[in-house]
Amino acid sequence: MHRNTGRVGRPGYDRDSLLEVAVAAFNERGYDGTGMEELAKRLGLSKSSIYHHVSGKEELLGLALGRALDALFAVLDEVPDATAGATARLEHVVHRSVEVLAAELPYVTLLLRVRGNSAVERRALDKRREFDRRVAELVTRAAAEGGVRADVDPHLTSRLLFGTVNSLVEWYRPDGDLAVSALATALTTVLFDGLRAAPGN
Amino acid sequence: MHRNTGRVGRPGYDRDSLLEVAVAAFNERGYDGTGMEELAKRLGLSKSSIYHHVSGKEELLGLALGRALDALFAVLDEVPDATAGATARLEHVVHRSVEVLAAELPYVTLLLRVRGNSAVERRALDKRREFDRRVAELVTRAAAEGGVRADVDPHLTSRLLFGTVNSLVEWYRPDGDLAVSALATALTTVLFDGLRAAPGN
DNA sequence: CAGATTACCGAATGTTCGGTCGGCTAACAA
DNA sequence: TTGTTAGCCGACCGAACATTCGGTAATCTG
Repeated sequence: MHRNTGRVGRPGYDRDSLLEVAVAAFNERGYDGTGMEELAKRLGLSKSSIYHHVSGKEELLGLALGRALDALFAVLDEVPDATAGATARLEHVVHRSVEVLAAELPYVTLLLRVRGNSAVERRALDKRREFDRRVAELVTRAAAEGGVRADVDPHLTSRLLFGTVNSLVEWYRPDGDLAVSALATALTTVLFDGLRAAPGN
Repeated sequence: MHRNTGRVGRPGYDRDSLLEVAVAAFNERGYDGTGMEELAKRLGLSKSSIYHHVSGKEELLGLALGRALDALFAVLDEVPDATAGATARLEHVVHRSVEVLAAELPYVTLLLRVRGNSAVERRALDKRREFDRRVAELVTRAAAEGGVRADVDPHLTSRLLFGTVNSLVEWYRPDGDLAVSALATALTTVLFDGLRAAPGN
């Protein structure tokens, strides 16, 4: 239980550690399926104390979604090499997205399950669509460049690509035997070079 | 509004058409986020009338999940060719799973979002795990046969495979320009032969 | 037509929900 | 020790929740 030691007044939860517990609960039972009572129990607090730290349930959701979106968009803005082609850039984005997804797993998981039931959720969905659009552009340029097969529609390619990456939240746990770097490499390899045993291997 | 014409008594909804409307609502707002009032409004019925057709909200969920699971397990039991190798069988399962997913899209979508909050949900999760296990076996045999690359763990391969297939529910709509058969072919091609422009193409 | 059958409804049930409020308590600085 | 700040709690609230129940309405069979 992280505490805000080193500050004035009575020590207790800070927003980040409170958020961590809340997001874990949201992911296990679903946002709508998690009551404030359940959060309070996990925190070892009373329901009313939660409102001392955040304005309400929806703010918890907003904080979590914002954190996930910030991490993902940061990947798009990384420019590894100005001279690199679109294909190399695409591979980089996929590889790094896997790493970010693993590093911010609970927050990204929550983001990917948002359905648009409130203003906060709809804003997050809009941001996600913007992310998808920018990746689709990159795929289109990679296809034009000849680095990605042209017999499959770039938009479809982009959806399959990030469908695979996003599906990681359904099973990947960073504390297992599979390291993040190994996962990212395996995923990039399978997606770009195919499942079939390569002739060169 | 489908009706049970041709039966005795006052005509009205049958269970299937009621289920169809309910599942659509569950997918749009989430199961927990959908109230019986919302269902009643979409059905053009009063809340209480719903209980004439089903025992409650949870039975609706159970019916939907059962339908999705039945359709998916039927694919595993299809034996296209007794002499076919594991690799061909695997490709068949992937291809047909895409078709089933498209045909039963709302029901499979709901299944893939279940979190285990009730006995009904937990039973569905158990069934899903059994499905995953059987696919993983198939991948393992395909790898032993040399039809699938051996430098990636078969269990990981299996997860990436069905992660990609399952991610279709997030965006695919059968009424668009993309036909189911084209989707299944494109997905199988990308996964097995890779995104990169093949030398032979 | 009568009687059976099925579908539906309004009103009310107890429960759980997210959220509020006033007051109490622990730790710091002075 | 005293004042200040921050953290916490029990009791409570109105609204929404899934569900029940007694009764009504529409349709078919004979």
